Amino acid sequence: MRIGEVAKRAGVGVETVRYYETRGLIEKPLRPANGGFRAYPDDAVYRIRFVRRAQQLGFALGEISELLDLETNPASNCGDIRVRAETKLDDVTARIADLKQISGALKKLIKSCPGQGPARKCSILGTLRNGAPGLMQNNLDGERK
Amino acid sequence: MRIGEVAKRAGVGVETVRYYETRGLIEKPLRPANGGFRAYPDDAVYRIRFVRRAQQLGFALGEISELLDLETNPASNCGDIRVRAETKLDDVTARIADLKQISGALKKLIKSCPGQGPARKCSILGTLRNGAPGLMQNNLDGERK
DNA sequence: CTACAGTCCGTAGCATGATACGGAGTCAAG
DNA sequence: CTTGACTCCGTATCATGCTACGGACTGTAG
Repeated sequence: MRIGEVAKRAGVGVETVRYYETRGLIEKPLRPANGGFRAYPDDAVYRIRFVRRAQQLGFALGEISELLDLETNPASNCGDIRVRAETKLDDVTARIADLKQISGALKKLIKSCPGQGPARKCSILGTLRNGAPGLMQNNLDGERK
Repeated sequence: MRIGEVAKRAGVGVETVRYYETRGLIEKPLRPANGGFRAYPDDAVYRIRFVRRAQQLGFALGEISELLDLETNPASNCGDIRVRAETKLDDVTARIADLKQISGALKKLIKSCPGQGPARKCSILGTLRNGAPGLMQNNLDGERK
């Protein structure tokens, strides 16, 4: 199978296949000695699909690389995989919490805004200028590093 | 006020101030003709704080730039601001939905995984290899572009 | 035999939001 | 008058996941 065929079957672009090769996600077949085109095994297609599914679960390519290593290595065990999934879940959960906090703040701001009149008097801008509850005040008030 | 002072008061690094200048978020004061240091008005500090607060609400620097323009322009009105906040809220809401769907899929996978035994038989890897409900099948099965 | 599509490979670019570096200039204290 | 901290400015780097480009080569259909 040549690269274009692999790409089509896996549902990605040719450049993506090449990129995954450099990232070590799929094996890079050597060019034949006589200098023709490289031949890919079916495995390449499977691995690319694996990558795409893992991406949909929020895994980054580096993490997916580890997952693939675990899959390949006969000594690895199921627990290793589960731990990674759990860690990712914690990750996603934290991101959801962050976004919910943002969402809450935005809603409050939108509710407080009359929606008309000059922008200078807009309560949203006012909050952005002066700060307000709902916005974390982290270290906005000086002393950095 | 010199750049270091601005940075300290705004709670960011000097390089960040310089970066915001190039992004047009704050005005870049000209260097005096005699070649000394640039002098910043208090306004620079306020604007940087504005930027940081807006970032906390999920706005990107490009969007914040528009917000600042609206704030400056006396012709702009409150509705413009609110629309932007609403758009951002929709945005955030959509991202939360995405993440929840991911979270749900991860939870299901974790539950299905025995947590022991060889990785090759892990149900999580199995799903990643073969696909499963909970994962969108977008265009994983061919025909791209 | 000649198009023409597809491949090869290195390198560069996009978007995002910074952060770092290096060499020269400047300012204030001691 | 020297030292040390700060500033100036352009450019480069980081991380992430691709996408694009250019010039040369290869394979296949007609």
